[in-house]
Amino acid sequence: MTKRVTSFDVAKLAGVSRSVVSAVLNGTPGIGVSEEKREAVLKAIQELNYQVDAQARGMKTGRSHCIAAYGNVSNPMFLQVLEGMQGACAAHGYHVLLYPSSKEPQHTIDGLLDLYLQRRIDGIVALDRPHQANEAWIRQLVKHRLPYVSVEGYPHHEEVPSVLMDYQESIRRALDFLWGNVGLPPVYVEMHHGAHTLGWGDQQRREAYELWMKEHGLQPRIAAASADLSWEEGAEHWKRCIQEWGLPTAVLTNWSRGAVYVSRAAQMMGVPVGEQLHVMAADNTKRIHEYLYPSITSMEVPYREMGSAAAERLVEYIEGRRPYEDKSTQWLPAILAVRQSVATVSS
Amino acid sequence: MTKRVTSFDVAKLAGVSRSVVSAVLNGTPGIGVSEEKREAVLKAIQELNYQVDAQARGMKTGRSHCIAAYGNVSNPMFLQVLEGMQGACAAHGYHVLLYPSSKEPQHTIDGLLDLYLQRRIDGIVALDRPHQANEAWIRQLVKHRLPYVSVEGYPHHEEVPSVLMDYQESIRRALDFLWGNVGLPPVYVEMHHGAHTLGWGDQQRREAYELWMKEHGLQPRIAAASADLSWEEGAEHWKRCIQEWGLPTAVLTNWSRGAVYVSRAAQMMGVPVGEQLHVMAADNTKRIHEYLYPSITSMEVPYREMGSAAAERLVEYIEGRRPYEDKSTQWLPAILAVRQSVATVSS
DNA sequence: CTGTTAGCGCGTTCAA
DNA sequence: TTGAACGCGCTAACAG
Repeated sequence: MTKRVTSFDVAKLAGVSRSVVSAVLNGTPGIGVSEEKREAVLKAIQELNYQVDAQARGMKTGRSHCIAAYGNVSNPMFLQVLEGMQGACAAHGYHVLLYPSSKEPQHTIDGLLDLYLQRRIDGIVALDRPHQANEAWIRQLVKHRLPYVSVEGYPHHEEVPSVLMDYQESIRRALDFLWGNVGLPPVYVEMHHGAHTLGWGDQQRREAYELWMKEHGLQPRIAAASADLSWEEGAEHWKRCIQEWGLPTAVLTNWSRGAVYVSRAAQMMGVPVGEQLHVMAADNTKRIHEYLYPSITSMEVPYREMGSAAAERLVEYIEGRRPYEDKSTQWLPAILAVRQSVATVSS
Repeated sequence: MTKRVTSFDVAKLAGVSRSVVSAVLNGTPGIGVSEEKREAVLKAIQELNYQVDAQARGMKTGRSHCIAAYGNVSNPMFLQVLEGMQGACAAHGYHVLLYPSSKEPQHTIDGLLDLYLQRRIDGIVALDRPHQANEAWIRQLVKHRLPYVSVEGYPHHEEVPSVLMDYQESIRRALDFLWGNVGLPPVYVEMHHGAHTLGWGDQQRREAYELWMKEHGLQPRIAAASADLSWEEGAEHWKRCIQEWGLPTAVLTNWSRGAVYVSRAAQMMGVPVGEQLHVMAADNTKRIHEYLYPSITSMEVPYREMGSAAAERLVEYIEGRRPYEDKSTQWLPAILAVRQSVATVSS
């Protein structure tokens, strides 16, 4: 066990005072350092393998160079966002601290604020909307001027900067792709839960579909379907739909499950998916499309890019390069993943 | 923007010295605090919403109360482990810092050691074996007495404590389940890559299969198969196998993919999976079994439990409750996930 | 222009 | 129960 190396040791070995060591490391303006001394310091640092004590530095500067990732740890998508955050943070010398959203008492949303008050983190990227607390929580944020960016959070909110997927654009891209490759007017399959209430994103999608069809002089065809059917009911339902649509047909579904169901029903009927029936999903929340057969072409939510953009932006707030008052929303396009369920024209 | 609240403020409001504030918070032995002073302090803390500055505390105590999770951020399994770590850490007042394993220069394995030298972390849970560096890396660990626990890492290694799945036990449990429910002698499907080299875990599995069959007076039947076949080749191969085995049959596969292939081939032949052909996987690395139809019964690698056990153990090292010299390996059983691809007897 | 000294930040801990 | 020192790095003020 080697004892800790401090700036004092480095200074002694290099024959300078500790302030010079600090100046060399941080390029402090106001403290000039001659070339030879600078090199002596660098050499001593190398030799002793000196590492600045992060706690001591943080205490002085008031920055921990850590940001919290607040989210649902059992959601696989979360990992994508983390990956993106990680990349952006590393590029700026920040670290990512995990803070799961859960109902357990040790992980309340106030605990997250405490982390900031304890100076353990410099800001937060949230990948989950704080449930209950909502407005009260947001007031806390603003009161403490806590740097905060939400992923997939609050579109158009006055007080919370967000990074979101551009749902409309993603539908347009999907339709362009389908139309360009198979040249058939796409049917829109709209899955929903229970009482037929659409989320904000699904409303956007539907609007975009209707507009796109209009622009192309095509008649919209929308097949709404509950996601709560049993396997048997579902299978029957989708077989009937396929017969109704006729063949060949192109289909775009709002949720990933829709594409799976349609594809499966087609297979049971002996209809070759990717030839007579072209299926595409507007998202891939279960991340299973590539493992299915045939694998399903889809628009992928750009989680990694969203995480990266959010972290990037958070660092701007922290380092004062972006004013705290800028709460604008940032929109990212979905990513087209070409797979087997749609025939492609060879260029 | 409220100014930071320090222990000084609390002391003043409570009419005591700062050391008393500290003693109340930490229960310092050797500093007695009368009941009324203690309450005055607590009240002042509440009132001012005082939070200890983590950096200042850490600087003094030499502990950051952070542990690093080193792993491959693009591996979905990683998230499970994180979830487990998170739970155990929270229970002991620790935080989880993410450190991805990657080839990028900002995330070398030495960077991980530096984190420790900088006192940013108190220890490491590794979910990925540091590639190249191996022996050199382990020497570094030992040299600095860095608390370190590996998940799925180095079975039986002298210098690195590990948490692993008990492969043999998982096979036994799977076979017990199959045998108990369908009463057919299970065929073992052994997938492998290229040159037919089995990993350590797969060797364990095979041994366990052979032994179990012997103990039950059954003739082992092993079908080895390359995972590198094309879809068409694979389909042909598995159809032939199913014909060869005859019906009804029970099948246990070492990898999750094997079960998917067999199941798919059966469906193409019109053989009802879960009735005439019972399929089970010994792992579920792609985590898609529950989304397939029929969903596939499998033994699930207990990633969450492994993460939890690893973190728990790391904290023991850090807090000196377990000697650094204890490098023993810890084995965890796989978890049986009953799904549709195997018929179950109703109790 | 180069470099030093002294004091600070904040909580912990030991001697009194 | 408390005052004072300490841990480690940063930086304003100051001197060569």
